[in-house]
This record gives sequence, structure tokens and C-alpha cells, in this order.
Amino acid sequence: MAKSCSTSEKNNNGLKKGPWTPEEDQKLIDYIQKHGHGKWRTLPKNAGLKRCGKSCRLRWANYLRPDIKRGRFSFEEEEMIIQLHSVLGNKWSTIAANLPGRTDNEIKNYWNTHIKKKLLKMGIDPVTHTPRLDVLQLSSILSSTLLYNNNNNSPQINNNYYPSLFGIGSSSSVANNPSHVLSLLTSLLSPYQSKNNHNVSNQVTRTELSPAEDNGGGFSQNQIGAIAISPQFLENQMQLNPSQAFQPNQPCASNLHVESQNIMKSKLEPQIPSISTPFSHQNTVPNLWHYNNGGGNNMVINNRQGYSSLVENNSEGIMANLMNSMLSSSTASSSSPSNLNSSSSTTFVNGTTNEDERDSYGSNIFMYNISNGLNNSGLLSLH
DNA sequence: AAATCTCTCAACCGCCGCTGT
DNA sequence: GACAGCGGCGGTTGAGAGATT
Repeated sequence: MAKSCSTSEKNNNGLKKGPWTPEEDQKLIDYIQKHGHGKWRTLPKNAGLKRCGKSCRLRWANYLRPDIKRGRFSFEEEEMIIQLHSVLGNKWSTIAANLPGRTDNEIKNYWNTHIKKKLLKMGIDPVTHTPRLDVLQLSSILSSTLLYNNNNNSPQINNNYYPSLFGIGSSSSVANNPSHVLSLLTSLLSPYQSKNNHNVSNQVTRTELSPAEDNGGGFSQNQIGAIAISPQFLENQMQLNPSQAFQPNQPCASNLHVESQNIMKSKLEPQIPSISTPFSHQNTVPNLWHYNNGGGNNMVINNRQGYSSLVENNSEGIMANLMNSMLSSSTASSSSPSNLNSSSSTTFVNGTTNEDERDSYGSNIFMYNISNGLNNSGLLSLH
């Protein structure tokens, strides 16, 4: 089996490992300045270093090379890494070749410690650069698990599907127990995913929105949040579905309205009442993307410099906020369809540009909807 | 102030492909 | 064709710094 250093080097006793000292660095620099690099196996001996050639090469390539750029990655570099990674995958050396002064090791580290986490927070799978199915489908799961009560038009958990979870026939309902809500949602997720994994027919529309075109209103009932997707993904989707390509100044509200109704038809009709305009915004929000994965999930995202984000819009955040929302509204009465708009908990948060916000791509908008609560019976209900 | 936890990133490890013999 | 040596790559580790309790 190959070793980190060659066999001949390995047989030499006294090869040093671990952090390099300044003296070692200087020896390596001096030698390479005189003789150039290459012939890494013989280099350490000639340079008077008790290191294997591989270690010398790594030290030079990742740290001592004079053209290495130090310091924090710029926003542009970060964008570039994400874009390239969406095309190349973990080809760090190829990615590094497109970022002058940055090493593959540095980019790899930055990806693993920063970007990956960031994408996950945004609800993006860092491997595929597409929306994470668990986030996308959560709202649909909940919606498909709900039935409307004909008497008060308040949707309730369909106990026929998950009787054990909701304590049918017993005095304790899972929905009344905060510690069980998360596991409830997880339980809801798994059967849906296994059932629907084959049914992902993505459609993407991009819509410019002006205040005049916006009718206001809240999310459709089966929207629980929004997520960001990469331009690469959007581009691919639009190539696949040219009829859904971007149409400037298309009335966003009506477009979404129609699609939302279609979703409702396929998912929840006839229990769901008429659908209101599914979203609103603060001031002008350009470059909105509307994403419909064909599985009953609608999302509107904001595009910023080719990549989008939504603050705290991650699966954990959704779970936590959903839980909080459910608990905080546990004493609220069920809403009737007529006040869907006014009772919408759609939230918009204008992004800021401070340093911390860089880690969330300085998103300009955050759309987040938790329209769930516990009704008077202690069961989940939509508002 | 001390203990503990979390994060970062330089360095190492193991594997792969290329080249020379 | 088989083998060995080497450079290069991507994954992983662990020491140290910083943050938190």
C-alpha cells in the first residue's frame, strides 16, 4: 500500500513530522529560490531538511509559495467557489486554478468550514446544489397530512394516517407535547420522501415584481418557507422547461396564484378554500424566483448576485420555528378561510449588510411562513 | 479564573494516475 | 504487461486559538 511518503523515504530514520519551524521554512525557500522546485524526493536531502519530499511539496504549495494570497475570502471569491463547485464538485485543484493566489487546500478548508454550513443553512444541498428535499417537502407533508373539518373549515391532522402519533384513543396527544413535535415532523417526513422520491418534476419561473403588480396577501397554505437555489440549477431547469423561462414584468401575483391553485387542486381539493395571493413584499423586490418542484411546494426566493439566500431558512430553523409557532399559538382558535390573509404569519426581513450578514449572503429578503398552530382540541391546525 | 466546548486550518494519510524501466 | 516510483489529489485529523459556560 502506498504511504504518505515514498518507501525509500520512509525507511530513513528521523524524518520529522508535524508543524514546520521557521528555520525549516527558510531552508526550503532558500533551496527552491536557488534550484527551483520539482524532484521532491531528493529535494529535502539536498536542502538539508529531515522531511519527506511530499511534506516539502505540500509546505511549499500551500504556504510558502510567494504568490499565495492571504486573508479572508472575498464575496466574489466565495461566489466563484460555489459556482465552480456546482459544476466541478470537489475538484479543489481545478477550482483553485480559477482563483489566483488560493490553494486547493485553502479552498477545501473554507468550503468545509464555511460554505458548506452556509448552504445547509440556506436549505441547499452542498453536494448537489439543489434545494434539500427535506425542506422542500416539509410543507407538503404537513398539508397532505391535514384534513379540513367541514364544520369550522379548520384543517386538522388526519388521524387516519398517523393515529399512533396523535394519541388517538388516549388522553395524551403528541401534538400537546413540545418534546415530541420534532419527532412528529420527522416521522411525517420519512414516508412522504420514500413515496415521492420518484416524482420530482421541477419547474422554475422567474418574475420581476413591482409594487403595482403586487396585490399583497400571504402565503398559500402549503407554504412553510422558502429556500434558495443556485443559478446553475435554475438555468438547467429553464433549459429543461423553456416554456417556464423568465418573462420580464410578468404579473407575479397572478402567476403564483394560478400555480398555487393547481397545487391545491392536486393536493388538497376540495377541502381547501379559495387561495389568496400567495405572497407580499416590502417595497420593490426585484429578481424574485418562483420555484415549483412539481410536488406541491412553492417557493419564492430573492436573487442576489447570482445566488440567493434566506436568513435562517434552514431545516433546523424551520423545525424550531414551527415548534415555537405551534406552541405559542396553542391557545389560539382556528381561523376561517375568510381571514387567511390577515392571519398569515408570512414574515419578511430585509437583509442587512453588516459583517455577520455576509455569512448569510446579505440576503435582501426573508420569506418564511409558519401557518400552523394547535387548535382548541390540541390538534395541529392550519391558520 | 478555570474548565469546557467549538472552530479553524496546517499537515498528514491513503489512493490514483502517469511515467519509466 | 507488470511493476515501482513519483507527483498530485481529496479526505481526514488534531493541535491550538477563541468562545462559551
